[in-house]
Amino acid sequence: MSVQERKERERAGRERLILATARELAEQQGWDAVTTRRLAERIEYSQPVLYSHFRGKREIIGAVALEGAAEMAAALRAAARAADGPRARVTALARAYLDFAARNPAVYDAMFQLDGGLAFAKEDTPEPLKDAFAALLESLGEVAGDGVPPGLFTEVFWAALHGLATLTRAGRLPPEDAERRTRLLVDRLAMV
Amino acid sequence: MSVQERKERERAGRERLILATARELAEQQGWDAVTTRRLAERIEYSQPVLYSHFRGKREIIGAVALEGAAEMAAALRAAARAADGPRARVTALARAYLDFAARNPAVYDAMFQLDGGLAFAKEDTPEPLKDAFAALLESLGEVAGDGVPPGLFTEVFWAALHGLATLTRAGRLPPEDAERRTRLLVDRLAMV
DNA sequence: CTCGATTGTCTAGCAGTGCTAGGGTCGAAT
DNA sequence: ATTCGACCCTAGCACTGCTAGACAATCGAG
Repeated sequence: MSVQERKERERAGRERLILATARELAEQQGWDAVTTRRLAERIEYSQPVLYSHFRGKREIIGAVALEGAAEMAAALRAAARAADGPRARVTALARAYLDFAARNPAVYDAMFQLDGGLAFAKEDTPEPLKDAFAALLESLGEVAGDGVPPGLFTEVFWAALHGLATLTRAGRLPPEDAERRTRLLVDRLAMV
Repeated sequence: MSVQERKERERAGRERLILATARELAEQQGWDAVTTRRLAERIEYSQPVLYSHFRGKREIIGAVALEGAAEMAAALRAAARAADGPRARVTALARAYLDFAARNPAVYDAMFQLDGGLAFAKEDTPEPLKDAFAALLESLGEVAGDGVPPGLFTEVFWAALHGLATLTRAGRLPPEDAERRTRLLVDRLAMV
């Protein structure tokens, strides 16, 4: 028994190593630099080993995305918890979201920009993704305003944050005005 | 003289053919399907011919993006012109933007999602891109609200539209609520 | 009208990609 | 001690973007 358990532990450890390495490489040089050969070399195994853990590169991206979703959900809840009052909570939430995207561009790409083979807005959406949306909903629901479904409001607010995050990082928006844009967004969208 | 002019005309025509073919292929099967071989085969030339017109695939994407930007600017202006009053103009603008993104997903990707090697928010930003932003600014500037710079307001509104467009198309947002989300966005952001 | 030169195009090939088939090796169970 | 099976690696496939060099067609000069 114990030998089998040891093997499973080692396997799980190697899987974590793969994901951590892929993520590190992606953050350093972008996802284009994450090739199966390079990744295999860094973990000091041959390429086929990757395919005994994941169906392919897409699934590796998807796994990193799920990791990221869990982290983001935690970051959002922490920021919301540290703020007093609905309005301050929303501001903190928005800053935390944009901050996460800016600090973890590769992970953010894995979550929303690249094809990680993940389902969305469906029954079989992975739990971490639903939970990240839930983390937004918790703070945004209370400022949706009368007659506006919290879910709908959260979708719109989320879309705005996503747009700011991607356009800023792609160099489409000047970075220096980020804070003013955030304040404008919160001022207008959040009903006190 | 005339022979040289004829050659230039033919060259320009072939360049248009390349772009139209690339765009068509991308809309039909996605940009991943636009390989230099397939593209060359469709225009009935060999691959190196592509490189006598463009530096590489990236530049082809960039050229399609510029085409798209010009079309989008025209569509936005047409929609704004057909509406009466600032508020109706903004609503029409938002619908036109999202409609363009939904109807021309590959072109929209070329403009904002893929790397077309284009500069943004800088001095050397290509004219069509600046003009598309200007088309937004024309209608959005009048509803920015007191004390809010029109440019900043336009950036935020644009980011929100971009977020809605990309998340909807990626299956992250349920398509059936698109109109309600648009109305909510306009209601909150536009100062009458 | 002929003959170099220039222009244009194609064939063939390079290095790199994601992914997989097959053979060996090494450890575990009998 | 021996068999067996899990594990991993080498080698290779079909594809990618891109380019060098050979070849043919066209042009301008004599």
